[in-house]
Amino acid sequence: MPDITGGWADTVKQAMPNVTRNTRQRAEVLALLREVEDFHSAQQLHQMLLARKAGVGLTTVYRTLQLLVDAGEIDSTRLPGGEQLFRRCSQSKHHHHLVCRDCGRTVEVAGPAVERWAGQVAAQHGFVDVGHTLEIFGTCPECVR
Amino acid sequence: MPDITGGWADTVKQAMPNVTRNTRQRAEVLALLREVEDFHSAQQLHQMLLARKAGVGLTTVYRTLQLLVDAGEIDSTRLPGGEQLFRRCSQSKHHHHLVCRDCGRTVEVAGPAVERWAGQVAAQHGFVDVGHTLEIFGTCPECVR
DNA sequence: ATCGTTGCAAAAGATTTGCAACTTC
DNA sequence: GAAGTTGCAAATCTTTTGCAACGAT
Repeated sequence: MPDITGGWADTVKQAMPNVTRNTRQRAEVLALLREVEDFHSAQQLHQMLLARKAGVGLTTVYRTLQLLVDAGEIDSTRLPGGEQLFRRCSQSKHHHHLVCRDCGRTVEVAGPAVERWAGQVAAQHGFVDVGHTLEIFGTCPECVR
Repeated sequence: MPDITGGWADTVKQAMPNVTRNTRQRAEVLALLREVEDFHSAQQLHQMLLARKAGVGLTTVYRTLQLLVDAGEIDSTRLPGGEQLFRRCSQSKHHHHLVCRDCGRTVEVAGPAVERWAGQVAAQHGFVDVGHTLEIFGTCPECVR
């Protein structure tokens, strides 16, 4: 049977190893993240949960998202304005984003070479537990006109 | 005569074309930025100005930094926590940072290959006026112990 | 004298935290 | 019933804005 979710964790405990209780709220957040494609802010996700009467508080949304980031189940970026955005990691391969300054349109790009380079550089300086963030900004074809 | 400042704009009007008045406060901010090496937050810079009794308000620090970013005279990044950091563009060559999660220690690293790659990727998607940000995070040798 | 600039205080936003009530195991 | 979770309200923190006073040209 094909895995429609792209292999994404289905259950709360699967997604959040650092957690002991299995709650309705966490399941709701997971379910929502499974449905949406792009990056959304915690506030946006909370609004969506309100809209579907999921009964999940904003605080819990923040806390759950943080757990998921820690567990590596979701990616997070930051908007130029400082707002944090979250999104399900759809591909096993790590990737980056090409973001339009004007309309916010996002294109995913893979950069295996960059990954390796970052790891090497960090290792050279004795850093461990390494991660990185890379965003490319520009004006997309739509917004140039 | 050698240019000690690394060719960095010396005067207010030089640094901020989009400005008409030449004020003491702006000169103070410029002077400070000329002296500090690494990234600092607006708040940190303001503290330094207080320490040297420069008489520049926090609001003005923010406004001046924004003018300088717009003018392309300083770089800005964002910490994982969302705080914005500013730094004089000291080198013509673009480079990135390896930052310790715990102590904040920063190592500059050059990545010419990454630059080229980012430009290519963006061009492939028809994006123009391209820039990028790349930060590598990890735990530095000091903080591992 | 004009009009850009400053800086205080207040507003605006996003995110975090204290804590009592409530679930899950 | 013990311990993890929730969610409200309040706190925190960074950054922005209104506006009257100020200062550069």
